[in-house]
Amino acid sequence: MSKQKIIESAIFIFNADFSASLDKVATHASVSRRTLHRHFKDRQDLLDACIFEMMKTWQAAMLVAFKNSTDPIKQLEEMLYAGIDCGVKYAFLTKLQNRAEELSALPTGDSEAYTKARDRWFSFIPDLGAKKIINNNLSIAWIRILFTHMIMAAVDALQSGDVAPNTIKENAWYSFRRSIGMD
Amino acid sequence: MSKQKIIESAIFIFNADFSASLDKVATHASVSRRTLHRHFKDRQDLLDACIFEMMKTWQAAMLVAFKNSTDPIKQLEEMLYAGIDCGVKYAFLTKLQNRAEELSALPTGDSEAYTKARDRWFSFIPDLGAKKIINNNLSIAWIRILFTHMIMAAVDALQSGDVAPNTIKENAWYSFRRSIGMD
DNA sequence: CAAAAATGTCACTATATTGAGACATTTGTT
DNA sequence: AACAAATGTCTCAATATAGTGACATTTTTG
Repeated sequence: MSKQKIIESAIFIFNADFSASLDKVATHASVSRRTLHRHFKDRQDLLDACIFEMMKTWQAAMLVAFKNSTDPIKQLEEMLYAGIDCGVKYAFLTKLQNRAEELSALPTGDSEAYTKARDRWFSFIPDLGAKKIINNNLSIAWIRILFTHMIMAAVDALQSGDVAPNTIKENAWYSFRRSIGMD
Repeated sequence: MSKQKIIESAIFIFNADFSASLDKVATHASVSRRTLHRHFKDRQDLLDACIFEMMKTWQAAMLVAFKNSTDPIKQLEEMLYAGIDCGVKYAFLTKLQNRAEELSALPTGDSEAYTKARDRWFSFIPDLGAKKIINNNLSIAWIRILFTHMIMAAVDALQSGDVAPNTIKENAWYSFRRSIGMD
Protein backbone atom coordinates (compact mmCIF):
# COMPACT_ATOMS: atom_id res chain seq x y z
CA MET A 1 0.00 0.00 0.00
CA SER A 2 1.21 3.40 -0.95
CA LYS A 3 -1.02 5.26 1.50
CA GLN A 4 1.55 5.08 4.25
CA LYS A 5 4.33 6.07 1.89
CA ILE A 6 2.35 9.10 0.79
CA ILE A 7 1.84 10.16 4.40
CA GLU A 8 5.53 9.81 5.17
CA SER A 9 6.40 11.82 2.07
CA ALA A 10 3.87 14.47 2.92
CA ILE A 11 5.34 14.82 6.40
CA PHE A 12 8.80 15.17 4.94
CA ILE A 13 7.83 17.63 2.21
CA PHE A 14 5.39 19.74 4.26
CA ASN A 15 7.86 19.98 7.09
CA ALA A 16 10.33 21.64 4.74
CA ASP A 17 7.72 23.63 2.81
CA PHE A 18 4.24 23.91 4.16
CA SER A 19 2.67 25.17 0.95
CA ALA A 20 4.43 22.75 -1.37
CA SER A 21 2.24 21.34 -4.12
CA LEU A 22 0.67 17.92 -3.88
CA ASP A 23 2.61 17.08 -7.01
CA LYS A 24 5.82 17.33 -5.03
CA VAL A 25 4.43 15.02 -2.40
CA ALA A 26 3.32 12.49 -5.00
CA THR A 27 6.67 12.63 -6.77
CA HIS A 28 8.54 12.15 -3.52
CA ALA A 29 6.35 9.13 -2.80
CA SER A 30 7.00 7.78 -6.32
CA VAL A 31 3.28 7.85 -6.95
CA SER A 32 1.03 9.63 -9.42
CA ARG A 33 -0.96 12.57 -8.24
CA ARG A 34 -4.10 10.72 -9.17
CA THR A 35 -3.26 7.95 -6.75
CA LEU A 36 -2.66 10.46 -4.01
CA HIS A 37 -6.17 11.78 -4.54
CA ARG A 38 -7.64 8.31 -4.39
CA HIS A 39 -6.38 7.98 -0.84
CA PHE A 40 -6.92 11.56 0.28
CA LYS A 41 -9.89 13.70 -0.61
CA ASP A 42 -7.92 16.91 -0.60
CA ARG A 43 -4.91 18.63 0.90
CA GLN A 44 -6.57 19.02 4.28
CA ASP A 45 -7.44 15.35 4.38
CA LEU A 46 -3.80 14.47 3.76
CA LEU A 47 -2.65 16.95 6.36
CA ASP A 48 -5.02 15.49 8.92
CA ALA A 49 -3.60 12.07 8.19
CA CYS A 50 -0.12 13.47 8.75
CA ILE A 51 -1.12 14.95 12.07
CA PHE A 52 -2.70 11.73 13.22
CA GLU A 53 0.36 9.78 12.13
CA MET A 54 2.71 12.15 13.90
CA MET A 55 0.75 12.14 17.14
CA LYS A 56 0.52 8.38 17.07
CA THR A 57 4.26 8.00 16.53
CA TRP A 58 5.15 10.52 19.18
CA GLN A 59 2.83 9.13 21.81
CA ALA A 60 4.05 5.60 21.23
CA ALA A 61 7.64 6.75 21.54
CA MET A 62 6.87 8.63 24.73
CA LEU A 63 5.21 5.61 26.22
CA VAL A 64 8.32 3.52 25.63
CA ALA A 65 10.51 6.29 27.01
CA PHE A 66 8.58 6.36 30.26
CA LYS A 67 8.43 2.62 30.65
CA ASN A 68 12.20 2.31 30.51
CA SER A 69 12.84 4.00 33.83
CA THR A 70 11.39 5.75 36.84
CA ASP A 71 14.36 8.06 37.27
CA PRO A 72 13.25 11.48 35.95
CA ILE A 73 16.68 12.22 34.52
CA LYS A 74 16.76 8.95 32.66
CA GLN A 75 13.22 9.61 31.51
CA LEU A 76 14.22 12.99 30.16
CA GLU A 77 17.08 11.36 28.29
CA GLU A 78 14.75 8.74 26.83
CA MET A 79 12.29 11.46 25.84
CA LEU A 80 15.01 13.18 23.89
CA TYR A 81 15.95 9.96 22.13
CA ALA A 82 12.30 9.32 21.38
CA GLY A 83 12.01 12.73 19.78
CA ILE A 84 15.10 12.10 17.67
CA ASP A 85 13.71 8.73 16.60
CA CYS A 86 10.49 10.43 15.55
CA GLY A 87 12.70 12.73 13.54
CA VAL A 88 10.94 15.05 11.15
CA LYS A 89 7.61 13.96 12.58
CA TYR A 90 8.41 15.61 15.87
CA ALA A 91 9.68 18.77 14.21
CA PHE A 92 6.65 19.11 11.97
CA LEU A 93 4.25 18.43 14.79
CA THR A 94 5.70 21.15 16.99
CA LYS A 95 5.70 23.57 14.08
CA LEU A 96 2.02 22.97 13.56
CA GLN A 97 1.32 23.80 17.18
CA ASN A 98 2.14 27.38 16.31
CA ARG A 99 -0.10 27.59 13.27
CA ALA A 100 -3.25 26.11 14.70
CA GLU A 101 -5.20 28.92 13.11
CA GLU A 102 -4.36 27.63 9.64
CA LEU A 103 -5.56 24.15 10.38
CA SER A 104 -9.07 22.83 10.35
CA ALA A 105 -10.37 21.22 13.49
CA LEU A 106 -8.66 17.97 14.26
CA PRO A 107 -10.60 14.80 15.04
CA THR A 108 -12.28 15.70 18.29
CA GLY A 109 -10.26 15.06 21.38
CA ASP A 110 -7.12 13.89 19.63
CA SER A 111 -5.44 17.24 19.74
CA GLU A 112 -6.38 17.92 23.34
CA ALA A 113 -5.28 14.47 24.36
CA TYR A 114 -1.98 15.08 22.68
CA THR A 115 -1.23 18.41 24.29
CA LYS A 116 -2.42 17.13 27.63
CA ALA A 117 -0.05 14.21 27.37
CA ARG A 118 2.70 16.49 26.16
CA ASP A 119 2.29 18.78 29.13
CA ARG A 120 2.39 15.87 31.51
CA TRP A 121 5.71 14.71 30.10
CA PHE A 122 7.13 18.07 31.08
CA SER A 123 5.48 18.30 34.46
CA PHE A 124 8.50 16.97 36.30
CA ILE A 125 10.81 19.68 34.97
CA PRO A 126 9.90 22.08 37.81
CA ASP A 127 10.72 19.31 40.29
CA LEU A 128 14.17 18.93 38.83
CA GLY A 129 14.60 22.67 39.15
CA ALA A 130 13.46 22.68 42.76
CA LYS A 131 15.92 19.93 43.59
CA LYS A 132 18.71 21.98 41.98
CA ILE A 133 19.41 19.14 39.57
CA ILE A 134 18.97 21.56 36.73
CA ASN A 135 19.46 25.30 36.68
CA ASN A 136 16.29 26.76 38.13
CA ASN A 137 16.95 30.19 36.69
CA LEU A 138 15.81 28.83 33.36
CA SER A 139 12.11 29.07 32.69
CA ILE A 140 10.11 26.02 31.70
CA ALA A 141 9.23 27.70 28.43
CA TRP A 142 12.90 28.11 27.57
CA ILE A 143 13.70 24.51 28.47
CA ARG A 144 10.85 23.26 26.34
CA ILE A 145 12.06 25.31 23.38
CA LEU A 146 15.60 24.04 23.97
CA PHE A 147 14.34 20.47 24.03
CA THR A 148 12.55 20.93 20.72
CA HIS A 149 15.52 22.54 19.03
CA MET A 150 17.93 19.93 20.31
CA ILE A 151 15.84 17.32 18.54
CA MET A 152 15.73 19.44 15.41
CA ALA A 153 19.49 19.86 15.61
CA ALA A 154 19.89 16.10 15.79
CA VAL A 155 17.61 15.67 12.78
CA ASP A 156 19.60 18.31 10.88
CA ALA A 157 22.84 16.60 11.82
CA LEU A 158 21.55 13.31 10.54
CA GLN A 159 20.31 14.78 7.28
CA SER A 160 23.43 16.83 6.67
CA GLY A 161 25.62 13.75 6.71
CA ASP A 162 28.36 15.78 8.38
CA VAL A 163 27.96 14.16 11.80
CA ALA A 164 28.56 10.48 12.46
CA PRO A 165 25.08 8.96 12.89
CA ASN A 166 26.00 6.79 15.88
CA THR A 167 27.26 9.78 17.86
CA ILE A 168 24.27 12.04 17.27
CA LYS A 169 22.05 10.88 20.13
CA GLU A 170 25.00 10.90 22.49
CA ASN A 171 25.94 14.43 21.41
CA ALA A 172 22.36 15.63 21.65
CA TRP A 173 21.89 14.34 25.19
CA TYR A 174 25.25 15.69 26.32
CA SER A 175 24.51 19.12 24.85
CA PHE A 176 20.93 19.21 26.09
CA ARG A 177 21.55 18.15 29.65
CA ARG A 178 24.40 20.65 29.98
CA SER A 179 22.34 23.39 28.33
CA ILE A 180 19.82 23.14 31.16
CA GLY A 181 22.49 23.14 33.84
CA MET A 182 23.23 19.50 34.49
CA ASP A 183 26.79 18.28 34.94
CA MET B 1 9.69 53.63 0.25
CA SER B 2 7.94 50.36 0.59
CA LYS B 3 10.63 48.30 -1.12
CA GLN B 4 12.45 47.63 2.13
CA LYS B 5 9.22 46.85 3.92
CA ILE B 6 8.34 44.32 1.25
CA ILE B 7 11.72 42.63 1.62
CA GLU B 8 11.34 42.41 5.38
CA SER B 9 7.87 40.96 5.00
CA ALA B 10 9.05 38.49 2.42
CA ILE B 11 11.79 37.30 4.74
CA PHE B 12 9.29 36.87 7.54
CA ILE B 13 6.66 35.11 5.42
CA PHE B 14 8.98 32.92 3.37
CA ASN B 15 10.85 31.86 6.47
CA ALA B 16 7.62 30.47 7.89
CA ASP B 17 6.31 29.16 4.57
CA PHE B 18 8.62 29.00 1.60
CA SER B 19 5.87 28.58 -1.00
CA ALA B 20 3.54 31.21 0.39
CA SER B 21 1.86 33.36 -2.26
CA LEU B 22 3.12 36.82 -3.09
CA ASP B 23 -0.28 38.06 -2.02
CA LYS B 24 0.53 37.06 1.53
CA VAL B 25 3.79 38.94 1.34
CA ALA B 26 2.09 42.03 -0.04
CA THR B 27 -0.64 41.87 2.59
CA HIS B 28 1.91 41.50 5.37
CA ALA B 29 3.71 44.54 4.00
CA SER B 30 0.43 46.49 3.83
CA VAL B 31 0.96 46.96 0.15
CA SER B 32 -0.94 45.98 -2.97
CA ARG B 33 0.34 43.07 -4.99
CA ARG B 34 0.70 45.42 -7.93
CA THR B 35 3.15 47.54 -5.98
CA LEU B 36 5.15 44.49 -5.06
CA HIS B 37 5.52 43.69 -8.74
CA ARG B 38 6.67 47.20 -9.53
CA HIS B 39 9.65 46.66 -7.29
CA PHE B 40 10.30 43.01 -8.05
CA LYS B 41 10.04 41.39 -11.45
CA ASP B 42 8.98 38.03 -10.06
CA ARG B 43 9.21 35.72 -7.07
CA GLN B 44 12.84 34.89 -7.75
CA ASP B 45 13.75 38.54 -7.98
CA LEU B 46 12.20 39.13 -4.58
CA LEU B 47 13.90 36.08 -3.14
CA ASP B 48 17.26 37.27 -4.43
CA ALA B 49 16.66 40.59 -2.74
CA CYS B 50 15.90 38.74 0.49
CA ILE B 51 19.10 36.78 0.25
CA PHE B 52 21.14 39.87 -0.40
CA GLU B 53 19.47 41.64 2.51
CA MET B 54 20.07 38.72 4.84
CA MET B 55 23.71 38.34 3.91
CA LYS B 56 24.27 42.05 4.28
CA THR B 57 22.66 42.10 7.72
CA TRP B 58 24.51 39.03 8.91
CA GLN B 59 27.89 40.18 7.69
CA ALA B 60 27.46 43.59 9.26
CA ALA B 61 26.49 42.01 12.56
CA MET B 62 29.46 39.65 12.43
CA LEU B 63 31.81 42.53 11.78
CA VAL B 64 30.59 44.31 14.88
CA ALA B 65 30.83 41.12 16.90
CA PHE B 66 34.46 40.70 15.99
CA LYS B 67 35.38 44.28 16.59
CA ASN B 68 34.16 44.13 20.16
CA SER B 69 36.86 41.82 21.40
CA THR B 70 39.92 39.74 20.53
CA ASP B 71 39.10 37.05 23.07
CA PRO B 72 37.72 34.10 21.08
CA ILE B 73 35.22 33.19 23.78
CA LYS B 74 33.89 36.71 23.92
CA GLN B 75 33.78 36.73 20.13
CA LEU B 76 31.76 33.54 20.12
CA GLU B 77 29.34 35.10 22.58
CA GLU B 78 29.03 38.22 20.44
CA MET B 79 28.47 36.07 17.36
CA LEU B 80 25.58 34.39 19.09
CA TYR B 81 24.06 37.73 20.04
CA ALA B 82 24.55 38.96 16.50
CA GLY B 83 22.67 35.97 15.18
CA ILE B 84 19.84 36.57 17.61
CA ASP B 85 19.70 40.22 16.60
CA CYS B 86 19.45 39.17 12.98
CA GLY B 87 16.58 37.00 14.10
CA VAL B 88 14.51 35.46 11.36
CA LYS B 89 17.04 36.66 8.80
CA TYR B 90 19.65 34.33 10.17
CA ALA B 91 17.23 31.42 10.39
CA PHE B 92 15.99 31.87 6.85
CA LEU B 93 19.48 32.27 5.46
CA THR B 94 20.72 29.04 6.99
CA LYS B 95 17.61 27.23 5.78
CA LEU B 96 18.32 28.35 2.25
CA GLN B 97 21.83 26.96 2.46
CA ASN B 98 20.27 23.53 2.39
CA ARG B 99 18.05 24.14 -0.62
CA ALA B 100 20.58 25.65 -2.97
CA GLU B 101 19.15 23.54 -5.76
CA GLU B 102 15.90 25.49 -5.63
CA LEU B 103 17.60 28.83 -5.94
CA SER B 104 18.84 30.53 -9.05
CA ALA B 105 22.43 31.59 -9.15
CA LEU B 106 23.14 34.47 -6.83
CA PRO B 107 24.97 37.57 -7.99
CA THR B 108 28.42 36.28 -8.76
CA GLY B 109 30.77 36.15 -5.84
CA ASP B 110 28.29 37.24 -3.20
CA SER B 111 27.44 33.74 -2.14
CA GLU B 112 31.03 32.58 -2.09
CA ALA B 113 32.09 35.63 -0.16
CA TYR B 114 29.39 34.90 2.36
CA THR B 115 30.21 31.26 2.93
CA LYS B 116 33.90 32.05 2.99
CA ALA B 117 33.30 34.63 5.66
CA ARG B 118 31.01 32.27 7.50
CA ASP B 119 33.64 29.56 7.54
CA ARG B 120 36.24 31.97 8.83
CA TRP B 121 34.06 32.93 11.76
CA PHE B 122 34.13 29.30 12.81
CA SER B 123 37.78 28.67 12.12
CA PHE B 124 38.76 29.29 15.71
CA ILE B 125 36.45 26.60 17.05
CA PRO B 126 39.09 23.87 16.57
CA ASP B 127 41.55 26.01 18.51
CA LEU B 128 39.16 26.21 21.45
CA GLY B 129 38.84 22.45 21.28
CA ALA B 130 42.59 21.93 21.20
CA LYS B 131 42.98 24.16 24.26
CA LYS B 132 40.34 22.08 26.05
CA ILE B 133 38.23 25.18 26.53
CA ILE B 134 35.36 23.39 24.88
CA ASN B 135 34.66 19.68 24.66
CA ASN B 136 36.81 18.42 21.82
CA ASN B 137 34.81 15.24 21.41
CA LEU B 138 32.18 17.33 19.66
CA SER B 139 32.64 17.71 15.94
CA ILE B 140 32.72 21.11 14.33
CA ALA B 141 29.69 20.20 12.27
CA TRP B 142 27.70 19.46 15.42
CA ILE B 143 28.79 22.69 17.07
CA ARG B 144 27.81 24.67 14.02
CA ILE B 145 24.39 23.05 13.99
CA LEU B 146 24.02 23.72 17.70
CA PHE B 147 24.94 27.35 17.17
CA THR B 148 22.31 27.72 14.48
CA HIS B 149 19.60 26.07 16.52
CA MET B 150 20.41 28.06 19.62
CA ILE B 151 19.74 31.20 17.63
CA MET B 152 16.52 29.73 16.27
CA ALA B 153 15.52 28.77 19.80
CA ALA B 154 16.08 32.36 20.89
CA VAL B 155 13.99 33.61 17.98
CA ASP B 156 11.24 31.14 18.85
CA ALA B 157 11.36 32.19 22.47
CA LEU B 158 10.99 35.82 21.49
CA GLN B 159 8.09 35.13 19.15
CA SER B 160 6.29 32.82 21.55
CA GLY B 161 6.06 35.51 24.18
CA ASP B 162 6.55 32.87 26.85
CA VAL B 163 10.09 33.90 27.74
CA ALA B 164 11.02 37.28 29.17
CA PRO B 165 12.70 39.13 26.28
CA ASN B 166 15.51 40.59 28.35
CA THR B 167 16.60 37.17 29.56
CA ILE B 168 16.67 35.47 26.18
CA LYS B 169 20.20 36.39 25.09
CA GLU B 170 21.52 35.53 28.51
CA ASN B 171 19.76 32.17 28.47
CA ALA B 172 20.92 31.43 24.96
CA TRP B 173 24.55 32.12 25.71
CA TYR B 174 24.42 30.15 28.95
CA SER B 175 22.82 27.17 27.25
CA PHE B 176 25.05 27.32 24.19
CA ARG B 177 28.36 27.65 25.96
CA ARG B 178 27.47 24.77 28.27
CA SER B 179 26.18 22.67 25.40
CA ILE B 180 29.65 22.74 23.86
CA GLY B 181 31.36 21.90 27.11
CA MET B 182 32.23 25.24 28.63
CA ASP B 183 31.76 25.86 32.36
C1' DC C 1 -4.33 -18.74 -14.08
C1' DA C 2 -8.34 -15.66 -12.90
C1' DA C 3 -10.50 -12.27 -10.19
C1' DA C 4 -9.87 -8.31 -7.42
C1' DA C 5 -7.41 -4.47 -5.81
C1' DA C 6 -4.26 -0.93 -6.56
C1' DT C 7 -2.13 2.20 -9.47
C1' DG C 8 -1.08 4.72 -13.85
C1' DT C 9 -2.41 7.54 -17.88
C1' DC C 10 -5.06 10.80 -20.27
C1' DA C 11 -8.51 14.22 -20.48
C1' DC C 12 -11.10 17.74 -18.56
C1' DT C 13 -12.88 21.58 -15.55
C1' DA C 14 -12.32 24.76 -11.86
C1' DT C 15 -9.80 27.63 -9.07
C1' DA C 16 -5.56 30.11 -7.56
C1' DT C 17 -1.57 32.48 -8.58
C1' DT C 18 1.18 35.29 -11.31
C1' DG C 19 2.53 39.18 -14.10
C1' DA C 20 1.41 43.33 -16.56
C1' DG C 21 -1.31 47.53 -18.69
C1' DA C 22 -4.14 51.64 -17.98
C1' DC C 23 -5.50 55.06 -15.22
C1' DA C 24 -6.90 57.21 -10.68
C1' DT C 25 -5.32 58.58 -6.21
C1' DT C 26 -2.19 59.76 -2.74
C1' DT C 27 2.17 61.58 -1.06
C1' DG C 28 6.09 64.43 -1.01
C1' DT C 29 8.76 68.28 -2.83
C1' DT C 30 9.62 72.86 -4.48
C1' DA D 1 -0.56 75.40 -6.17
C1' DA D 2 2.09 72.41 -9.34
C1' DC D 3 4.59 68.79 -10.38
C1' DA D 4 6.69 64.21 -9.99
C1' DA D 5 7.04 59.87 -7.75
C1' DA D 6 4.89 56.26 -5.49
C1' DT D 7 1.03 53.57 -4.78
C1' DG D 8 -3.77 51.77 -5.35
C1' DT D 9 -7.59 49.87 -8.20
C1' DC D 10 -9.44 47.52 -11.86
C1' DT D 11 -8.74 44.59 -15.59
C1' DC D 12 -7.00 40.98 -18.31
C1' DA D 13 -4.31 36.93 -19.95
C1' DA D 14 -1.09 33.19 -18.97
C1' DT D 15 0.25 29.63 -16.11
C1' DA D 16 0.03 26.46 -12.09
C1' DT D 17 -2.41 23.70 -9.07
C1' DA D 18 -6.35 21.00 -7.57
C1' DG D 19 -9.77 17.60 -8.03
C1' DT D 20 -12.47 14.11 -10.79
C1' DG D 21 -13.99 10.67 -14.43
C1' DA D 22 -12.95 6.93 -17.65
C1' DC D 23 -10.26 3.40 -18.80
C1' DA D 24 -5.70 0.80 -19.27
C1' DT D 25 -2.11 -1.49 -16.80
C1' DT D 26 0.08 -3.58 -13.02
C1' DT D 27 0.11 -6.02 -8.66
C1' DT D 28 -1.82 -8.82 -5.34
C1' DT D 29 -4.44 -12.58 -3.82
C1' DG D 30 -7.01 -16.78 -3.93
